[in-house]
Amino acid sequence: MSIFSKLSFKDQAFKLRENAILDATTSILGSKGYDLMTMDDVANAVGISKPSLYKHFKSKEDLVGEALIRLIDGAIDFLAQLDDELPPFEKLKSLLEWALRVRLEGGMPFLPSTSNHVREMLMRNLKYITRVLKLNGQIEKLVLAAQKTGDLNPELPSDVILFSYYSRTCDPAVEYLQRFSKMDNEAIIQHMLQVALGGLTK
Amino acid sequence: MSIFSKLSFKDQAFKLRENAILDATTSILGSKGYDLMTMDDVANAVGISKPSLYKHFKSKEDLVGEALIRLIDGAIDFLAQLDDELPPFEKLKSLLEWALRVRLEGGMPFLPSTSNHVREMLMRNLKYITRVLKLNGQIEKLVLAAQKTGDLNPELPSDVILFSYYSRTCDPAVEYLQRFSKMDNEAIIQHMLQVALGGLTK
DNA sequence: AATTTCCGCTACTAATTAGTAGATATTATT
DNA sequence: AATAATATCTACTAATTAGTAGCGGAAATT
Repeated sequence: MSIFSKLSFKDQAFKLRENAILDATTSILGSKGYDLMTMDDVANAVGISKPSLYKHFKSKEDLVGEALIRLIDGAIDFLAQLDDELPPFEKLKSLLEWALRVRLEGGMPFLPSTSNHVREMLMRNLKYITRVLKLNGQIEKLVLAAQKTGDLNPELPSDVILFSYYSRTCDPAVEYLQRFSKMDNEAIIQHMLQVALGGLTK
Repeated sequence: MSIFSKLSFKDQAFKLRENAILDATTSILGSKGYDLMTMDDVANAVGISKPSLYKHFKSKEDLVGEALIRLIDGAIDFLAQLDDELPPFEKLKSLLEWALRVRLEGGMPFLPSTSNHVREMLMRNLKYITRVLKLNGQIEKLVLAAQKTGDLNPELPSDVILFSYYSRTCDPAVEYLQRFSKMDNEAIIQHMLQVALGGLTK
């Protein structure tokens, strides 16, 4: 038992540091983006050396992939925790609200849209693809259901709705409002939701 | 006159090549983005050497700045050529339609939103800033006017409308639809317009 | 206390790429 | 035709950065 608990303790510390690394990665990705984020940036932010960083993640691509997987998992967990009785449209609205809040606070990047290079890299990451497909399947179902009830426009092709929905989670208007308007985060979220769902004409 | 015409001819050739360089830059920026675009890429695409490229533009930042300035000027020209009698809302709609079409055809990047690095670089480019402010002033006026007529939601803060409007010109949903749906470019444009203005709920 | 094991670090390599020096070809001038 | 001027290229430099070799020191074991 003493050996076991020691190992377990070491593993725990290891896991803890891994999380710290992913936190730092998420934040740096949010501010500098993939191409400008260096492995030294991440190592320095965590307070370890680069070779130690490579003990946890075998490459930059791997590291970024894991950070994004954690993000997707967060979205999946959020959906799972919602009241099952909630109408599909309300679930979609909550999820978008959650995504906007996470982004305004921690700086979630949602990179796939940003650069072809990053997108292609992620397409080669099977673990990432698996999670994305899982989340996408759930969201797709919600979209179709919300179109059936008429909460979402049934005349729009559902992939138009789906892709537009994803786009709103990384809408650059959020950053511009945060930087140039005097609104607080909650006001930004509410306005973004209103525009995303109801449009600009009202 | 012979000296003059010769100089003028040389200048013309120079200008012609400069345009070819800017075309190549725009296209490469659209596909690879700023960080991954190399000066060798551009030189090769045009069929000249890198030092020749530097005869036209003194740095990568300068080159990209000029490419974006040409883009902004295109938007300003488009607005100027519109029928003055057109209601503000229709002008905004036309301009967005134009921007989406340019992007679907040539691959306009509208980078500012993409990366902090690029945005900061552009903020130091006075010539670029001047054009952007000119265009922004015109769009801002149109937004306010369209809110007054009620075509755009008068209850939304006008900067929310303004930033959301800009965001739609670089909405990643466009690329996803182009890649994964069977729609043609015109159908994509019409759906994007509908979603941008009327939202997802109808 | 002596020895082994393992962890993390400093200091490197290799590859990429913005930008340039200086050689070479081409055109204009006498 | 010979020379001057200009344009373009090949081949470099310097800086950055992903990824690694191998050393030094701490902890565990005897």
